[in-house]
Amino acid sequence: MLTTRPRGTNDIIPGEVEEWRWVEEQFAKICTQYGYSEIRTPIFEHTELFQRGVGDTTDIVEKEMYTFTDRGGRSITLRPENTAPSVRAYLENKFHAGPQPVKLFYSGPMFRYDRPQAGRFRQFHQVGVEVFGTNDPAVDSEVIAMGMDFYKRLGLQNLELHINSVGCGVCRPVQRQKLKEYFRPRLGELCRNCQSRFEKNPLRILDCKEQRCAKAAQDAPSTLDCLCPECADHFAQVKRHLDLLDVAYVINKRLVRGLDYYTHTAFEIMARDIGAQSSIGGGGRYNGLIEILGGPSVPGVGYALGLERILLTMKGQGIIVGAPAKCDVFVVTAGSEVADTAYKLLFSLRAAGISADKDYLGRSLRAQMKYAGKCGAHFVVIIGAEELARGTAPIRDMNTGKQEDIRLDSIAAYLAAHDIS
RNA sequence: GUGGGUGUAGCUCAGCAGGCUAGAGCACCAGAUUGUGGCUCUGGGGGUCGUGGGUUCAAGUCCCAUCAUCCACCCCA
Repeated sequence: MLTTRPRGTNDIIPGEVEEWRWVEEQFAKICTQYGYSEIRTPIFEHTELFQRGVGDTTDIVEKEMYTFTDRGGRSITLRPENTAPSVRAYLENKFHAGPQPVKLFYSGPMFRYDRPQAGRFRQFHQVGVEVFGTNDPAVDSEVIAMGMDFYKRLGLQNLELHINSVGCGVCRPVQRQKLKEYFRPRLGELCRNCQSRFEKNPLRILDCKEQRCAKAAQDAPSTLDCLCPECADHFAQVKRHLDLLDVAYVINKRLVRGLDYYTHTAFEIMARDIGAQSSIGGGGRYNGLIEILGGPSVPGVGYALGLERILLTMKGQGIIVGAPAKCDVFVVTAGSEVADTAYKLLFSLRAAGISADKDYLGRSLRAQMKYAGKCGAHFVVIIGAEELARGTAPIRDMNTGKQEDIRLDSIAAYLAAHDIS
């Protein structure tokens, strides 16, 4: 137990972390270009935030939350997603009183208690954006297009964008009514789960993968059939803007999404060949959420993308991000009498902005060279008694094997000039 | 929460129908003119065979339990 990590968690170790950083950097970069600012919210929040924000009937709240009571008797939950916390921060920091819209992005760990499998973990990582304060369908489209642009920049291919509209407060009750009318005579055909959904949230029956439910739902009125004129127009505008940007999409009437707060636009991006959990990102509009959480009536739209699944897809598509060398310059010593000189030289290299290292195991010169090679060092500086006496030292280019004798006091300048970063 | 697969060295695995001090490749460390890496050669360290019970003269090998892990369902990223 002492040497095994908790179930569903991962160590991101050297060799992997470089890829993570690269992806995260690409995300930060694209967000900045699209006019989004980073926000960092706590990893845990009051449990109530998720109960109210995500919705009591969702799987996340019903069975997947990491909830505990802290020493002050408060119920605390490790965030299972970051939209509700973003809304909370938006309100708490009075962003609604400032210039609108507010465009935020985030990146960080999320937690859901679930059985791990390919592409699913208890601690996983999401990057995402949220836009508050505008109901412009062009923003729904911006958010979607930006996500697709991000995947494209990572080099991902063969992704499928599914979009749908789940309606608003006006058409939802109509939908609900129609769905109940449709399913009432078919109740017996549904799985037990869906039978309870019938009362609580008939919309979710459409999302069920159970074969008999899918069959029973075959001719169910889709959310698209029930949209009010306003929602229908909104959806049409979203599609039109995606068309303007040549973003390909599939209209998926079955796409409902498991979180309660979505209204209007819902979308999900699927990747093949990463196992059963094929969704690598998803999001939508949530115009009622801010009010639900006690704020003014402010519309919002956003998405979250799963880093583990993105990385898994990249791996599956053979996209490799080269890990940088551990150090550029390795200082090799021959004989203990030069240890102090070498030690000082090492630090002078670092002070000059060069990534440098040396042996700390008292290894032979040969072994030091071997190690330097394994570290991927571009240059090796060799110092021994002769060099000390001479005042110069050979600098070996590990790629070409060529060596040059350089004066000890100008080694840093020589290496810096070689632009080895 | 449900179902199935797997657990032998750091990694990938072998170990046939239970029988001698548990193996290979790779990795790691050291050496091959005691001042020069990558290739090659030689040698070396390292395993409570996931854990706990049971069957047996004898268990890595069979049985049970447990834990971990992987995959799938549910749901989602």
